[in-house]
Amino acid sequence: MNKVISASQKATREQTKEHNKRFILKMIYERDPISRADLARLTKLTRASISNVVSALLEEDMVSEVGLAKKSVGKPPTLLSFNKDARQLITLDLASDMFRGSLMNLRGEVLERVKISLGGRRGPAAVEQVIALIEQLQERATQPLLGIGIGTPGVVEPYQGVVKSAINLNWTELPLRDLLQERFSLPVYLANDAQLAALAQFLFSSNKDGIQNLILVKVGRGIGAGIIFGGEIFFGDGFSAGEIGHVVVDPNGKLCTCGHNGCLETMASTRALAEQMSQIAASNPSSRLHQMVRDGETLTSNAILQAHLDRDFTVQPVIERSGRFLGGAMAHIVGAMNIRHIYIAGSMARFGDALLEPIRQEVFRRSYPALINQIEIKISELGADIVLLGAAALVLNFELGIV
Amino acid sequence: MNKVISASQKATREQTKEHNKRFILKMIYERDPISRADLARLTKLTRASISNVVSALLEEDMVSEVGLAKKSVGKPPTLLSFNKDARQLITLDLASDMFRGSLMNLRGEVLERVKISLGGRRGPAAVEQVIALIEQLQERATQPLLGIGIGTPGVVEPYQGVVKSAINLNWTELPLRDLLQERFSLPVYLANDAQLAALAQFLFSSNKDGIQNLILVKVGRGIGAGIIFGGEIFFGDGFSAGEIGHVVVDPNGKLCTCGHNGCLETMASTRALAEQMSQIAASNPSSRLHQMVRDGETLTSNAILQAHLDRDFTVQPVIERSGRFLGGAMAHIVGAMNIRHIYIAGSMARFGDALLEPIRQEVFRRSYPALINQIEIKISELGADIVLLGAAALVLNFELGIV
DNA sequence: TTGAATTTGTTTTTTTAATTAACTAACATA
DNA sequence: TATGTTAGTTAATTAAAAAAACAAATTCAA
Repeated sequence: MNKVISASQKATREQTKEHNKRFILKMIYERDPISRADLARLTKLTRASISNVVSALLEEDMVSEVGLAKKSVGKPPTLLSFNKDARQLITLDLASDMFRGSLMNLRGEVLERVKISLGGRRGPAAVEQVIALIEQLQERATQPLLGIGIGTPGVVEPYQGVVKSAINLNWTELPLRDLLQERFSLPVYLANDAQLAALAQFLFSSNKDGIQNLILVKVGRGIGAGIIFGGEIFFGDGFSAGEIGHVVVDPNGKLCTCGHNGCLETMASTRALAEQMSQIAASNPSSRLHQMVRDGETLTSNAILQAHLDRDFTVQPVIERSGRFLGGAMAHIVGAMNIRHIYIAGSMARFGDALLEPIRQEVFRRSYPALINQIEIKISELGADIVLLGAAALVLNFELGIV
Repeated sequence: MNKVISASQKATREQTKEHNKRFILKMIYERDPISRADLARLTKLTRASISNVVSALLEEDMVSEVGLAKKSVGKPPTLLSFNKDARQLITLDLASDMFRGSLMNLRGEVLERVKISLGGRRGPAAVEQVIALIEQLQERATQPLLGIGIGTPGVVEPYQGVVKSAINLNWTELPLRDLLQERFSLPVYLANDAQLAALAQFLFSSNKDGIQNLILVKVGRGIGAGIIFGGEIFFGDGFSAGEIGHVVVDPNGKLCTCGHNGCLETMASTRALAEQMSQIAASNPSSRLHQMVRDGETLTSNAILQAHLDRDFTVQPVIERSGRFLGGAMAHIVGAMNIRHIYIAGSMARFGDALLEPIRQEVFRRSYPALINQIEIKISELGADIVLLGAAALVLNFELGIV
């Protein structure tokens, strides 16, 4: 994604310059604080070239000089620090019924948060909510805005910034980027929420170990995976790579709206969880959820999680069932693609080991034995902000070439 | 693969130059014959820059001036033609028991062929056969050799040119590239045979339509897939992406040497085919293969193919069975990765539609309905030379940046 | 038939970004 | 205090693309 030069284009001096500028800024971002001399050693550019680029970065206020370092002999180096508050960015997560937005600094640290409940609004009304969110955040910005990053559910064409289809929002072929770019005169980037979550995982966590490929499965109301290959989001031919919600995991399972029986989403999402728990709790007075169901309340995943944390033993088997279906769906991909790093995110991830263990077992059971001990399946540690972080990564990557 | 500049390195003028030189050569290769003026328009480089690079290419004999073109007005342009016979390359296919090699020109046209039957040789003895093949081809070369490209079975680390493991050849951690490079003083490139077949499919056929992703499943004695993502071979974390031979497709199936039951390879390879046909033919006097089996002969896939072409109706159901297992294994990957273009190659591909139809049915049956009509499953038209072509592509790509 | 217009390809000049080399600054140490 | 070392800047050099100017070969129109 950080490519300045594509293989099917001519190369120019300007691209060389741009590349090196991004490269240097990235190094400062990563090794903050660092001296010009160290940058020269690290990048293999000359000190003269580094000085030249750094002057420009100082001019743009992207970095600052923050004092001298002590070394044994010689002139002490001037330390440069990445100016994480030089710009701000707006990030949105439209994946759930509660639209969430945040104002962030250049390190993806949240400065402000806003939420708007969709309350069933769809189509253009939902777009209005997006605009309202951005306006609120824009007002609170205290620094020039670098851009807007958005994670939306459904199939997204990220190059044009078009939401091809988001069923819950009733969006089809919605040119959201152009729409917002015109409205706010800021660069706008969008991608599917699970794809962004995977990008966040890669850039804010896994990237450190030289990992270049990973799959992140986001399990919430819907189920979707984000795939990182070679350090970039893999979109697929129709931009719906990772849309595993409708993989059939049980041909005898419940009928899905998509026309198939036993889709992963009908068997393992939080909705499926709530349905199954309702039944079990209704017929099981020992369950802590029994009373709730009796009172005609719909079970939320929060309530189920709370019951689970309170050691309600009726929850575990249902989580396990979800985990096995998830693991079954993942095994094929992980095996065939030879991917070693798998992460689980989304609201379901809060169940932790209870969900993770059956996933692990099922993946291992179906994998080529020689490869099993290389597979690492983990709960993502990035929590509820993972999509916002991914959206930030998108903006930071395109605008500055960092992260 | 054609990247001169990586995101984690500084950019230099030399890289710009190298990039543009490859870019121009590639254009000449693709649009042969073409004038300097047209190249300038196509690449957006100035005529002066084009002239400069073209002089170097003429100097190296990579292109020739081949006369003038007629246009309406103005000075007639001088046509440049790619010199496909300026260099030659050696390509090897070690995937079957019959090692095959060829001498090719720069367009992947076969000039000479050699074969050596392994006759059960393994380990170092098999390496000797590789060397013998190359020596034969080297002797017949009439032009400077550009390099050696090799497709081997098993898991291959292509950056170091190490065969991590090839069970049939009893090779483990074999540094084949260094070994051959020292022996022949030529650049050597290797990769897994199915991965190379996929590369060949991409570069010599599908690339024309702007396709950037494809999966090619090679079904022969073994079963392996090659995966092209974004125009490049996707290797996976352990270089074994596409090793789908040991995906479990029937938990109640035959025990495999890998320890699992009902691996794809035990259920759908030509070996599985031969075993199943033997049984059926033995108990079925109407089969054309009945006599052969009666005589104690082992059925070859050639014999089965011949029987099939002779309208032996006992063959079709067995092929169909293989096809369904193959389709089942492919559906998950194709769906989850949103890949539209799937090719079947290998000796089993000779059964054509008899194999293709059940694969199609099974993939469609298991895929998300909205995506089905976008999926294209075809038998590769590249035939038996597909691995040799892939090996050539590897060399051409790394050495010249073309194809 | 001649000259204007057009297109190609080369040559010359200019620009730009990196490198090289030389230099100044600031420190430790002997 | 002199010397060596490292940091950072400045000036000169180099390389590659772009811009501009030009020469060559053709068509077309008067």
